[in-house]
Amino acid sequence: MARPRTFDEDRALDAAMRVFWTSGYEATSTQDLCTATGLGRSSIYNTFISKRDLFDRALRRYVEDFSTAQLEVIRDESLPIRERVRRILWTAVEPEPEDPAGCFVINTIVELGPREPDVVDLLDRDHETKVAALTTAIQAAQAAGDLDREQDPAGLATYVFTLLGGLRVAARRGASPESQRLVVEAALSNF
Amino acid sequence: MARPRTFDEDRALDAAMRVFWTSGYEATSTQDLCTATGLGRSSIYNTFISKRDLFDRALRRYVEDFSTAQLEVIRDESLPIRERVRRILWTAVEPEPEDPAGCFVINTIVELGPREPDVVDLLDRDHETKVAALTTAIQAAQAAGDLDREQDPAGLATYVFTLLGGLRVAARRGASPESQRLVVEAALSNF
DNA sequence: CAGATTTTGCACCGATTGATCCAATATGAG
DNA sequence: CTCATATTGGATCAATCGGTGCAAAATCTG
Repeated sequence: MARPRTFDEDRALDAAMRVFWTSGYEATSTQDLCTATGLGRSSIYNTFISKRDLFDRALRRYVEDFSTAQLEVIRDESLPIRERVRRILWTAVEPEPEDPAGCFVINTIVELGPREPDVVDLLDRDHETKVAALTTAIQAAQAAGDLDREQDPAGLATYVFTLLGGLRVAARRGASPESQRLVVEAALSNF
Repeated sequence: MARPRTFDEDRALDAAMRVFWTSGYEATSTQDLCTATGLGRSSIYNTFISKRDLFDRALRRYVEDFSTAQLEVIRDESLPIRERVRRILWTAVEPEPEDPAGCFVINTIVELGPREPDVVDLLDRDHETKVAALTTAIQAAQAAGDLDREQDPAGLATYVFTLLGGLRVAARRGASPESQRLVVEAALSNF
């Protein structure tokens, strides 16, 4: 029927995601996106509507991938709650070597938070989902006697993700894995 | 001897700092800086060498102001260690209402971390100074029997500042003071 | 006042920005 | 093979970027 594409849309989206993840929205030029994806301008604008739209798709993809993995850990009832929390935090201690430093979500909150309410809404909903899931898991652990009942479950859950954000900022600054490990160690006193 | 300035350099620097703090380096245009400071382009480039130089001065000013205040709290031996840590963290729960959301240092680490080693060096040195001071305070508290001796002092100190970073990211996302308070509450279990 | 000196406002610079247009190309349907 | 259709590369767009040049304005010294 017509000329077929010579590239894989998913791979292009992945490459674009990594550029945004590394450099942020503003500092990434359309030329950078062309170079990273190996596509020409026409192909990019033909496939994705605009730089902004490509960014949104890349961010959504990142959020879905990471949140799915995190929710799996949070809801894994075969693990004690302390171990689940440890695994959540550990991703910041030993990140995938081929991944850019830090966290795309944290970077985006910091860069676009004050002036892009739509983006913040998306990230907020995702954040709420994970906090709710961890809150539920904590409550179950408390009911089972695996965890101190004095602590507020929602507060404790938010605390975990807040610290995770801090760990990811630290990773962006180049904090050593050993330093990160000590922080996780200290944080786990609550569990 | 010559025509005098019609503006206050310090006030201009402060106004520029708040724009960078709010929008970041890349998203701030020289026009934004003119508008915020009330100066013309010539005055800005005559007083500060470049956009980048103005940013560096603004960042250094911010770091000095905030670190001075934090070190004062950390070294205040009239307060129990738990109270000192609480005050450090509390700045993220109840920030000055007229200040932009979040923390200029965190924003800068996230935005420029991977590609501006000089900036990271500056922020790293400042970070190390504060961690060292808090480590010393924690060791003293342990020696005095005010704090559990099992915890690693440096790890605990880094933990506090890591969590503070997370709180400031959350503030940029618009986290409620109540939610932030619960996080601080949970974090203080270690003290 | 006169002259030296600095600041100020404004026009302007080349480079780069995100985005568009169009002709050449490549394919599947008939 | 031919036509319809979609993709591709490259030229090009107006707008904006950070930064500069210059002449008018304003002040202090003498």
